[in-house]
Amino acid sequence: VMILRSRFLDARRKRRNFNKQATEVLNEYFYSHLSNPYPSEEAKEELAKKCGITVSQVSNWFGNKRIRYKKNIGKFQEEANLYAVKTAVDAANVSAQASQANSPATP
Amino acid sequence: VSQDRERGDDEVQQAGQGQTFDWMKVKRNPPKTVKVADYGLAHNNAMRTNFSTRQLTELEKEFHFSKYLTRARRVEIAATLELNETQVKIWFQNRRMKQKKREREGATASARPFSSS
DNA sequence: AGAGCCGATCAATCATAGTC
DNA sequence: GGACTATGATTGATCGGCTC
Repeated sequence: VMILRSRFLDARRKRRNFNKQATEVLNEYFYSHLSNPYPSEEAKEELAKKCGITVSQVSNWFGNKRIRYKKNIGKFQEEANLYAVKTAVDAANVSAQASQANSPATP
Repeated sequence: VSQDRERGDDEVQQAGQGQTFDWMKVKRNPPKTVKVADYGLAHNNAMRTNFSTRQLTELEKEFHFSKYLTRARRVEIAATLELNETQVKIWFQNRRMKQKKREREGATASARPFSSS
């Protein structure tokens, strides 16, 4: 029965966690689209570029995220609130800047 | 590219944080694979089959020979490897997808900007 | 009128990286 | 220093849509 553990030598051996900011970007998208966290192919490509990873990796990330989120919603509640606030602040910043074409480097 | 709702309702970000949307309730039906007693375990269904190394090796060899199955070949392979025709069919489908994915990634030979944690 | 295909996704599991 | 967790990847199998 256990004579079949020949799963080794897979490509999943050497795996590296993504950057903090890559994860940041992915989480921002996820929680700002929590009602339907299924990015289109185009959105995936954009996210991939922004995060410096492949489209497949983006797909994997969302696949894992969705499953694990719904599997234990409570565990992600804190994270959800965090990113909800973050996006709210972002929106506030954007709208605040809209009134004036400010320069990042003020002389 | 196909998901249910995208009708008139829109993407209203935020809303309630602790809300449970439809995608969170999605459940897949258990596999219909009617597996017979192989090596003592008679788990009739509802289980993900684990292909043996021998089966995978043989399937891989067949795939190299031809990416697509004919009815006759499918029957033959299924019989040889003690698998359902459906399992063989599905394996080939998944294998083709895997192939395509690899080609896609391989073709995208560009700079891989790595970065530290 | 149904079969196999494709594309995306699910769900379980694997193997490793990170944490304590 | 090895549990224990978090996380990226793999994969058999499902869902819905399309072609023939």
